[in-house]
Parts: sequence; structure tokens; C-alpha cells
Amino acid sequence: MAKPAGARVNSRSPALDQKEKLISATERLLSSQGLGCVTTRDIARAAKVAEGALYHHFGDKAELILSVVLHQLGDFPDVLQSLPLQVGQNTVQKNLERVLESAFAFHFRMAPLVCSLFADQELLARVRNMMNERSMGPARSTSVISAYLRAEQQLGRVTPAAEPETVAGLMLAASFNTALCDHFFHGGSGGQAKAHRQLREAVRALVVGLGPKDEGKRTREKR
Amino acid sequence: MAKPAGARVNSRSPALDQKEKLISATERLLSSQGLGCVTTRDIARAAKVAEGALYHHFGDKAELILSVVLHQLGDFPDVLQSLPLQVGQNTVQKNLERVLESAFAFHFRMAPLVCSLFADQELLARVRNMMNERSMGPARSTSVISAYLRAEQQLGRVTPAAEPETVAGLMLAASFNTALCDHFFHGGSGGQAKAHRQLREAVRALVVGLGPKDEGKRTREKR
Amino acid sequence: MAKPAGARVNSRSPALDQKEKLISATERLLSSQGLGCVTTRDIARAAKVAEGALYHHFGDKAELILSVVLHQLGDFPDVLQSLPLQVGQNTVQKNLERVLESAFAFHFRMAPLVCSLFADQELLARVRNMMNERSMGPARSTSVISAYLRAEQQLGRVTPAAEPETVAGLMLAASFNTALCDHFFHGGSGGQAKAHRQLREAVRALVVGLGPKDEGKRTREKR
Amino acid sequence: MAKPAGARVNSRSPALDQKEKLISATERLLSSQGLGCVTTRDIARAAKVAEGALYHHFGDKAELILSVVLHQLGDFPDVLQSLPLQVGQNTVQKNLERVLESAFAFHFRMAPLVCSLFADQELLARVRNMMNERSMGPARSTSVISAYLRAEQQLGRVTPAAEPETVAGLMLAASFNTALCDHFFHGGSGGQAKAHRQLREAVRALVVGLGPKDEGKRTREKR
DNA sequence: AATGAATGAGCTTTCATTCAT
DNA sequence: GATGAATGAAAGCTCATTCAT
Repeated sequence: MAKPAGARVNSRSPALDQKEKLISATERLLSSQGLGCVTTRDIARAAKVAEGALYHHFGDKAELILSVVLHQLGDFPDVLQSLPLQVGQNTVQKNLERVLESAFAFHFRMAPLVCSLFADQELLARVRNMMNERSMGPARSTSVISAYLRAEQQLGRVTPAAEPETVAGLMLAASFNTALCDHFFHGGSGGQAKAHRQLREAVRALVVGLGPKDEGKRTREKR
Repeated sequence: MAKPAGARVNSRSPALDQKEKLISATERLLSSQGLGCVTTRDIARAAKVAEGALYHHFGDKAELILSVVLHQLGDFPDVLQSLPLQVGQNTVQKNLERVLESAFAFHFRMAPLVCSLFADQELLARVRNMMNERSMGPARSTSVISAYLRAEQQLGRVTPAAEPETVAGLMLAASFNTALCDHFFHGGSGGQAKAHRQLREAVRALVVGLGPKDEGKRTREKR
Repeated sequence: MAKPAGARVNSRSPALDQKEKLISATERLLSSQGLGCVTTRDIARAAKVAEGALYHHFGDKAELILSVVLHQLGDFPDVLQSLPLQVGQNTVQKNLERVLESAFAFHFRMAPLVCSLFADQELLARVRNMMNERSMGPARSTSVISAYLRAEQQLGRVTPAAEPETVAGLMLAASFNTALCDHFFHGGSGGQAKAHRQLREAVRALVVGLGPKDEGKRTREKR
Repeated sequence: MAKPAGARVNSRSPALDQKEKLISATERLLSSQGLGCVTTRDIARAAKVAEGALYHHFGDKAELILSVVLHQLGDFPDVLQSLPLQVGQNTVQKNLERVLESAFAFHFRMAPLVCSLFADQELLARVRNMMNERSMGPARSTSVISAYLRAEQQLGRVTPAAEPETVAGLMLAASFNTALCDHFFHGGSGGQAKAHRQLREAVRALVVGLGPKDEGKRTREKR
């Protein structure tokens, strides 16, 4: 992701160029064709690179796919970094809605690829290992959100009766599920608007029961 | 043309036998190897059937896969049929927990296959069409659960503030997500117990905010 | 071809029925699809007969094909039988034209099948043997025509300079060639009219040089 | 991308080598086994090339066959180019005999393959299109020969009564027919000598009627 | 490093033939 | 005899991977 100033005027090291071109071409193809139908030839052609070059940068096709998965999975958590700053700001609901919007964008992007890994258990296992080693996975997002919720509990803006981990998990589940269904039933072209509305309602449903005891109604009224 | 009752004691028409053997062998293989890695050869061998037989019973490989998907998807909704009978019985939470247990078993079984359809957009499209024609999909489950919730609202056991559709959706999302993550991160062998606990907590989190206003604590105490 | 009065009211022996149905169905299919694309299943379906029945009547598929070839090849020479009767009648040219018309109809029918035998040298060899054993082949047609020509030479209606065998061969070659080209270049739907005109001209070209010395012009004028 | 002059002494670009090897191996196999029995595996083995290589050079098997057909069909018309130069030389009969000799060699080579195309109507259609686009076909040969005949008519060496087109067509029909029958009835190993004699006689039969009026020894005079 | 022609194992699918009913 | 489900060898074709240039 860092972009070192290249020595050559016109580009970074061609090697890096190629590697990135391969990854982004693969990403593009995967989003339109499905893991099982993308060939190394397609990729090389789309990246405008020789087929053999793929094997300079990646041990095999699976490794390239792995890189793409990593690339896609990598860029989400950053979105969450601003959440802690929102503690006590706006309304809890508004803050959570904003987070879910990002989460959804992320889930919407990565769902087809991540799901299609199930088509190749071996590849899935490799991804699993990789993610375990780097402790990636939804746990991180969950913990950011639940930390936020705990902080709001401290401020009395969320009932202490709520289980932050569970609520966070529910929210992310809703987001991922909505994204997945959109792809599954509408080929990813289904009403994004509808998806967002669903998510807002999910947040509200959760917040309804999370507001400070005597505030329950008000929270709802604010919205 | 006549289909004489088989002379063999132990089986129905061999044709049906073969068809079923093919489907169940495929089901088995798919769950252990992934859609993209299962060949017709594997299937025939596992079903102890000639490779050509596959094409007597199914137009092509995709149609067989489709049958398996249908087979897996088909047996869930029945589980929900008893839910309406529970209205007013036990506690709301207990009833929902029980439903989610079935849902989870179903989701746990079908998630890998359904997800792996994303690896083959063409096949996915066929499944999509099939499901649309038969109006399968999560909408049905959601509506059963939300109908139940509405009934409980009438009885005053669930706060009228709750949006039944949304709550039902959240519950199913939680179930599917838990199942999926279990497969993704633990190869399906991860702690089923842990998954069930998570789901119970999810139900509680939702019920916390859904109990009748002055009962919130009690609901929790009961558990 | 003989049709013995069947014992049963409604049909001849079903076995014969089947055999004929198979042959004529095959004939029909071959004329529209090409030897290499006609499967035993197609044949059985077209003949409304079980696939296995084919093997009661014929040792294998090739034998059925062989029968069809025989059937097609068989019905021509009869057409020529009336030629000897024409000696001295009408004009030579008219008589030859009439013969060529029949020859062409025959050639037009059998050319695609006979030619497609070249796609399977083994089958071709079997046909060859069969034809040799029965001394089938163009030799017979040639000899009928050349006998006719010789007779006309006796009558002075054809110049003695003509080589009857050669002329007969040229005529049949023209007929077969015209039929073949029609199929090859126009899929058999090419102008039949044009083909007939070509053949008439071929006959004339040959007769022009064959007429008795002082009759050459007249022959042509008559036409 | 650059195509360096091969380091190997003995060959052109290996790619060209392969393509040619494939074509000539296919040609060889086709002449001994028949279109319907030659598999891509056979071809690859005979060409000492990997099976996959076939698909680098040709879109599919049919395209390779097409190339072979083109290759066979391509080299004839050149033979005719010298014919115009013979106008007025030698005797008409000698000139025509010489042409027919070449034609026969050509027909003898290509007949089995061209005929076997009838076994696969789809392939036949492709060949038909290809030939139409390039205006190949017997028309060209016919027109060269008939142009020659017309020139000889001008010189008075051929009677003006002859229809050059028709005579040319008859000659080529005789040639093709002779070749075809040789393959059909004698597997291509039948007496070539006999075939040549037949053709010479055919030419004579035609020329008998084509000689100039005052030269033709009667037969010709009359016409 | 970069190329892309070449490889060949392995895929889905077809089809002549068999055989229990 | 008649059936058609079942067989399995073999077909055409694909594609991840290698390697000479």
C-alpha cells in the first residue's frame, strides 16, 4: 500500500507494477466471474502481462488468489478506527449506522470472493491459516464496536444490560448477511438502498433495547 | 416401459436408487472437497455407479449439483412449522432459541455448498432461478418467525415497539453467520457448543429489548 | 421388399416391421444429418423401437448402416431395365436423357451416404466386400447403357466410331458428379433444374459426336 | 514478443514447424483412417506434438481439418496455368490428356477427404463457406479448360459446334469419378494405369466430336 | 526479468453395446 | 422377443504450469 517514489521517472519498479497489476486484474475478474471460472490466461491478459510472469510473483495461482483475498480483507478495519472518537458524540444510533455503512460496503465487496473459497477447501485452508497467523477475521471489527459500546455504557448512553460483544456481532452479522443475500438473489445489482434501510432498521432494533432504561422511548423518538 | 416391482428384496427401483445414491454421494463429496474440486468421476465412484449413469438422471453435472442444493435447501422450512403452535407457551426466549437451534443446524449444513456457488456464476444463476420459481429463500423463514413475534405482541409478551421482520432477520442472520464463520475459521469442526451459546446470547440480546416494558428484567431473570 | 401377407391382421411379423422401421428411419436420418452424427439412440427413437432391438436385427451399428447402403444402392438398376426396349425408338438423345434423369435421381439420393463412407475406412471396406460379392457397382449401369449404344450402332443411329463403354461411363460420371456437387455446394437444395439442364447438355455434347454422319444436325435440331 | 531467429540450425520457428507437422500428420492419418476415426490424440501423437498444442494453432479440431482440406484443395489450379500456353501446340487431344492427368492426380488425392466431409454436415458447411468465400471449387478448373477450348475453336482445331463449358465439365467429371471409384472399389490401390487409360479414352471420345470439320475423318466432318 | 509456446493430465460428456427384467 | 437402464471406454477440449529463448 505504501508507494515508494520509484527510481525511474515513469513508474515504480516494473516488478511491483506487475504484481499490483496482477492483483488488481484478478480482483476485477473475480468480481465479475467467480473464482472457478477465472483462468490464469484471463488474468494475464487482463493485467497485460505474460502468463509466465504470474509465476515470478506468486508461487502458484492459489497464492495470487490468496493475495487478492488478503488485499480485500485488509482494507476494512481502518474504517473502524474513527469509531472510538465518536464516543459521546451525536447519537449512539447515528454512530452505529455510520459504522455499519462502512462495514456493509466492505462486506458487499468481499462476500462473493470469500464465499467462493468454499469451492476449494484446500485454498480455504490456506486462507484460514493466513488469517489465523495475522489474527484477521471479524473478531477485530467486533471488538472495536463492542469497545465503543462499552464506552457508551460508561457514559450511560447504553444500558448496562446490553452484552456489547453480542450486539456488535449481531450488527456485523446483519451487514454481512444483507450483502450476501443481495449478491445471491440479485446478482449484486439488487437495491443497495433497500439494503441500507434494512441495516438502519437493524441498528434501531438493537438500540431500542440498549438505550438507558428510562430513555428507551426517547432514543426512539429522536430518530 | 412397465416398471415391475423389483425382485430384489432390499431396494426400490434401481433407477431411484441410483439417483439417490448420486445425490447423496455428491452431498458427501461436496462437503469434504468443495464444489470446484468434485469431478463427475469422483461422484460416480463414490456412488458406485458408472459415470455415464449420471447423465441418465441429470442433464449435466450442474443439474446434479442443483438437485443437491435443492435437497439441502428443501428440508428446512418444515422445522419452522411448529413455531406458530408455541405462541403463548413457555417463554418467548425459549421458543426462539429452539427455532434458532434448528435454523442453525440447517445453516450449518448448507452454508458451504450455497456459498461455494459463488465460484460459478452460471450455476449460481441457475440456482437463483430455481429458487425464485419456487419462492424459496430466507423470506419464508423470516416471515414465519415474524408472524410468531406479532402473535406474541398481541399477547403482550413482546413489546409493540419491536419490528418483527427486522428482529426475525437479525436472528436468522446471526444463525447463518455463526454457521458460516464456524466453517470458515474452524473447518466446520469448531465448537458447536460455542456457536449455540452465541446464538442464545443473540436471542437474549434481542429479547432484552423486546420484552414487555416492565418485564425486561424478569425475562432475563427467568433464564 | 417383398411383402408377405402377415398372419396377424394388422401387421406383418413385428420383427420384420422393426427391421424395416429401423432401416427406413436410418435412411431418413442419414439424409439429413451425416453418417458421423447419427447415433443408435437417434435411430431407435426415430424408428420408435427400443435401442436394444437394433441388436436383435443387426450384429452392430455398422451392419445396419450396411443394410441401408444396400437398400439405397439396390433400387437403381431396375430403372435401367426399360432401356433396351427403347432401341430404335424416339431419338437416341431423348432416350439417353431419360436414362440420365433416372440415374441422376438415384445418384442424388445416394451420393451423400455413399460418400460419407469414406469417413470410416473400416465400414467402407465392408461395403466394398459386400458389393464385390454381389457384383454391384456402376459397372452394371454402364453395361446396360453401352449395350443400348451398341444396339443403336447396329441400327446406324450411332456412329461406329464411338466407344460405347466410354460414352456410357462419361454419362454416368456426369450424373454422379452433378449430384455430388449439388450436395456439396448447395446442401442438396441447389437448383435441381440447373442440374438437369447440365445433364441434357452433357448428353448433347456426347451425342453430337456420336450421331450418324448425316444426322448430326438433325439430332440437335430435334431437341 | 520478439521472435529471435531460432538458434537451431535445422528449422524455422518451431511454431510454424508444429503447425505444419500437425497439418501433414493429419493429412497422413486422414488418408489411411477416414475422417470419422481420426482423433485429436492420434493426430498429436503422429505429429509428435502435445495434444494441447493443437489448440494453440487451431481453434478446434474442425479448424485443423479445414486447414488440411484447404491445403489439399489449394494446390491444383496452378497445374492448369500452363494450359493456355499450349493453345495451338501439339494436338488438342494430347494437351487435354496432359491436363487430365494432373486433374486426376489432384482428384485422386483429395477425393476421400472431401467425400468424407459428408459424414459431418456441420464441418461440410464450414468447408462450403470457406470455399465460397475464396471462390474455390470446380468452376475455376472448368473455366480454364473451356477457355483453352474456345481458343482452339478460334484456331479451327476444335469444332465451333462444341460447348466448351460442357466438354470441360465432362472431362473433370470423368476424372473425379475415376478417382473416386478407384478409392471406393479398390481402396486407392487399384490400377492407376487402368484409370489413366480410361481417362485417355474419355478425352478421345470427346475429341472425336470436336475435331475441325475437314480434319475429323468423317466422324468429325459430319458434325 | 520477462515471455508465451508448449505440455499433458484431467475434465465433462457421448455413445455403441450389454443384459437383467 | 423386446426393453431401456446401465456401462465405461474414449472423445474433444481446458488450463495450471514449465522452460527455452
